[in-house]
Amino acid sequence: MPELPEVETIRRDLAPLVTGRTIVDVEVDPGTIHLLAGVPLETLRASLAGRTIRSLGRRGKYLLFELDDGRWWAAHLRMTGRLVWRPHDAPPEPYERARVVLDDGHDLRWSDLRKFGTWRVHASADEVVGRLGPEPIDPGLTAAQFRRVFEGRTAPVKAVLLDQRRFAGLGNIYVDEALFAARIRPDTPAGQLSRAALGRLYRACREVLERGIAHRGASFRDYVDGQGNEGRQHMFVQVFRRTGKPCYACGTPIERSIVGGRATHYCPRCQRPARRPQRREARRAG
DNA sequence: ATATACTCCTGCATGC
DNA sequence: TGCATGCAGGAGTATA
Repeated sequence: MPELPEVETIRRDLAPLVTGRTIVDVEVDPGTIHLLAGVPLETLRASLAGRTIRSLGRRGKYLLFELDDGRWWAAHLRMTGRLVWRPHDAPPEPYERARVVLDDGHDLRWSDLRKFGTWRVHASADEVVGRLGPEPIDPGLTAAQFRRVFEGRTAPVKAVLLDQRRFAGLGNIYVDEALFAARIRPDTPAGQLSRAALGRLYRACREVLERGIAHRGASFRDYVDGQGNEGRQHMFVQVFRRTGKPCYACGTPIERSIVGGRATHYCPRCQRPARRPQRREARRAG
């Protein structure tokens, strides 16, 4: 399940390998319909073949290949996507669905067991990422801006964190980890969180994402980096998929529930429910 | 507008 | 043992 730290690890791995390389050809398994979202393969090939990759960026969970004609090839790994760099004559990857042939004898190999991943070429990067919220790790994101996103919302705080229009890059793993680090129950209505709780959450989101990057991502099942190697972050998770196991902080068994339609893991002792709707003085808009 | 349900697809764990 | 069921959870779309 590639989230921001996993996609960022892939970006860092691949950027030096693909920058300045020219795309020779594109091959896509005809059964992989989802990938091109209705765009004919020939259209995609015409967009990519002959183009030189200027840079490789990332926004939220999107990989953004900047092409030499000013356009952008956006790739989203969704749940089981992988993108690895391989010699052209290497055997196919497991569940390989597509490949991009480069001019130096290497390919970018696209694997995707469940075929949810998407590729698309856009005239501007904003077409892809314009609707995304700020990234929690953005140094320019202030605590006040962070808090404002939760104001007045009745949805569970977890659902707000997962909504890419609110914040970009968090997925199920890092949301559960951040809420544990902030000692917040995931089903707490977002608008009921105290200023102090939101301060903890602001710091926790940054910390868990930074730690995920430092550990080169979490490989619970499908994720591998740009070389095909697993990350290490799954060895350090506090609550995600630890149902029934003792909390590292207090020993209480970790519980599992469904919040916002997703499997959710939390410590019932460290993450106490909101006491009751907190009555706060009406605050003058600033 | 917001919040929720459903859908895409496949492998694997579970339970009868 | 075999087979059915449901779970995994990104995000676009549909619906209340």
